[in-house]
Amino acid sequence: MATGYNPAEIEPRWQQAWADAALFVADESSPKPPYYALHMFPYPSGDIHMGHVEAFSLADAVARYARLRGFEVMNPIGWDSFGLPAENAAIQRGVDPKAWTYANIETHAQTMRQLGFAWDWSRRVHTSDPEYYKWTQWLFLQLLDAGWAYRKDALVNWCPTDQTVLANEQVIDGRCDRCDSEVTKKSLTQWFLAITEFAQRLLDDMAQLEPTWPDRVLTLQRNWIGRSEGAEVTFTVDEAGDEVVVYTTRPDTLFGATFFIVAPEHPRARAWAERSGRAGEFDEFLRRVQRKTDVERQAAELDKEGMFLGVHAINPVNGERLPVYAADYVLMDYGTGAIMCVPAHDQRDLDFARQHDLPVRIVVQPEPGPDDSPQLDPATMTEAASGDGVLVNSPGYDGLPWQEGKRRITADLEAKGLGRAAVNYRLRDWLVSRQRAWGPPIPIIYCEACGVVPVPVEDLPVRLPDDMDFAEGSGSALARHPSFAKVECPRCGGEARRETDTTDTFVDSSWYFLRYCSPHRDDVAFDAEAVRRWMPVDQYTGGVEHAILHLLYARFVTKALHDLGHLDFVEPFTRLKSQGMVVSSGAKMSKSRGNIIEPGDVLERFGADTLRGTMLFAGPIEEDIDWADVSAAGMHKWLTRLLRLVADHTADPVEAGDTIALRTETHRKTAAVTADFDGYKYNTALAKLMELSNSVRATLQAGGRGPVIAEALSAVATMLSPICPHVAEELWHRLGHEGLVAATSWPTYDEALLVEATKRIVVQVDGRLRDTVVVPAGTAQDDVEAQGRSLHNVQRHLDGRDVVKVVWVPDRLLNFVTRS
RNA sequence: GGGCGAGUGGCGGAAUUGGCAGACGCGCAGGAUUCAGGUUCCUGUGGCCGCAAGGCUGUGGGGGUUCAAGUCCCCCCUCGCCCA
Repeated sequence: MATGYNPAEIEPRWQQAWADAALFVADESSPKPPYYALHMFPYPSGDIHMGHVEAFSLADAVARYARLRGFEVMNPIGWDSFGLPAENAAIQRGVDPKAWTYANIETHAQTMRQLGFAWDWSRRVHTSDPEYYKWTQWLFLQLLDAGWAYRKDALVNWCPTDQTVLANEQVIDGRCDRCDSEVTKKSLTQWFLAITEFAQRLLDDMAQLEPTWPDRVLTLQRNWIGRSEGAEVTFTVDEAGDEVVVYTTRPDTLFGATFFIVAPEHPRARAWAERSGRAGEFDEFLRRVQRKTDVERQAAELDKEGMFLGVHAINPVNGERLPVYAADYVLMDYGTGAIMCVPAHDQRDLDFARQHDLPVRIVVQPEPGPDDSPQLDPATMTEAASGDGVLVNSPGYDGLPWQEGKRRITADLEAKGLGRAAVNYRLRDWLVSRQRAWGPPIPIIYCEACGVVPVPVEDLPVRLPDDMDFAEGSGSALARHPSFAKVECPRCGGEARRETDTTDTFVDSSWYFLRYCSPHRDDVAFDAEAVRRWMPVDQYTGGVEHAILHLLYARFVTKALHDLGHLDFVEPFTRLKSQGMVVSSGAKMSKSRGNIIEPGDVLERFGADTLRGTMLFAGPIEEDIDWADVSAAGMHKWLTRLLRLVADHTADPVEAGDTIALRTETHRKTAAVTADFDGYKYNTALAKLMELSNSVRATLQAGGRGPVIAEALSAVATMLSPICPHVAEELWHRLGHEGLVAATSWPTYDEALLVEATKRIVVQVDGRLRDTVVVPAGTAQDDVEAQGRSLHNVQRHLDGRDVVKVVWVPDRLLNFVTRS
């Protein structure tokens, strides 16, 4: 029998054995309880990198552990294979995006197989397969039917490099989250999904995720949805008579309003300017503003550009005439595109007031601080007072705490028909149109006679043509295709035109977890019974970078499908675990930095198990790993040592020597490692397995032989198997077990052995450790105290002092306190 | 500016939630084995003092509570993320 460790030899052998046993194919008719282990499926750009390896190693550990615990596990794999990189490759290098994508997928699959992940390959999906995107299109039509997909003109985020629009979520600091170019604004007619209709439920249902999702992710989502409670207040423009509604979170400060601002794009802005003879100035102003990005416009530290429109808005609470400005820092797509300005209590309003020499009036007086804090001076203050306080200068409301003032003023406005309490969300509807060719075509037909006509479900999928020309021209190759758009209207049979935009790839990934349940059904998107069996996902793993985008969209789509009667649950992912990133010498790995570390080298030198073990041993799974800080050699050394231990044991298996302590330790470590696996603490689980293996070595060294050694090593093999499955199989096999460790059960432990017979008691004098005593568990204080006092080093420190108090923690600690 | 999180040896990181700080590993040092070592195996390894026994000190900084603080409370500094 072999005794060495040759990953290149053992890994393919065990991978074959797993495949032969069809061990990882989820069985629909299994009597075991089902467990859906899901990881965020990868985008096939190039080969797998270290970030993938970490993510998949975690996912696989979760799934293999669940299997050992007696579950029927579904652990599927697929690819999120639509998207820009394929199309960019096509444009830049003339390769076919389909060929490029599927070649990358094969490379991925190849590396994954080498890494030995326990995936159910039979459920493999690719979002770019017509068999898949047919159902993505079906989903769109379902949402359309329900009124949750709609078309509107919108000022949209436009990425000049990718030549496409972006959702708000895809704009990071004013830049495209894919290519980093500065995002500009463009007015286009686009398709939207009504995620805002679900805003409140997306917030409320987080209550059920509270115990099982990371707080961080929930907080990010809450911030993103951005619920605020305030009021809508109706102002009237004096000179023109128009009513303008503003949304404010602080109706209590209405008496402090000294001016009024609308977005430059506000539909009435130009008319007002024209009325006061400022049309020319306005047009020039508008052009200047629209060259700026949203971020520039809202940046707190920059000058606020604004222009007086020559009209006044009447404040409904006191009839004051407020000058109306257009200003860059007010955006049309937030709230109503118009705001009342209270410079004393809003920083940006204050900055604007100072620049345009507008009055400041304090209406919320802060509570006096403990040290006589100076009074606010409206003439000189440079920081707005946005904190707590009581209302002043607000006839009828003076003296009220601001929260109470907010309620009363809102109620009074409502009674007069001039306002109402309102909730506002920062969340915008999800813009899903993309002017790209490598995505699912939006299944819509435009007919002169019939208008917007959905493609009948029986005509799905709307296939992408195979002969798109990516090389020439600008914009989408799909839009340029000579025949794709030409179609007969399904209603009237007349000449009509297809939509040539595709949907955002986040639509693809917002429902793939449902497809995995019945990936081969060609008559439905997902089989109701299979979904009932597997969903919701028991454990979802993936990068924290998807905390907002993907997870919010998936939650939304699940709720929508629930409301349409397709699902009987409202949250798709019961538990979520986010892993950190793998970075390289402190820097995020990226193509542009040229610091991407691929697993090839480590895989070749040390094998899959070393790589997987290294990833999970490096630290808590949610923390980032700096590849420069970890050593694959260390993990490899330990795995080699384990095989040597088995060899030493099998060479001399006859019972001998003292092995009682090892037996106890095996059971204790089994209990501890089980707890670690339940808490996703793989780094400490591995540390404990290393400790146990060190004890095996020590026992052998001391002459211990026999079944206890085998028991310890078998436990190590089983508990290691979710992390380093090939070595675990090899250990299992060399220990003489029949069958596969992957198909065995998680080790049990004898509760009786967890109880320690003797305890080491810490003996302190004045809180400082002076010695320890070992006594039987449960020894009384008096006995321990007597022993403790007699210790040489304790006596030294007690000499000449009075013991005023003795602190006794049973089975743990004894502390002689001598000072008073 | 607000919110959240973090700060522990040369490094990654452990610490029944108030009870022996530094588990486990990397690295480093010394030794053994080896023709050789980028092998394997021992031993040591927070700092300072000491031949040793042992002592002092030590978890970003400062204060506090407690017999006892990495852990709890107050103030401050630095870094990360998110929202303004």
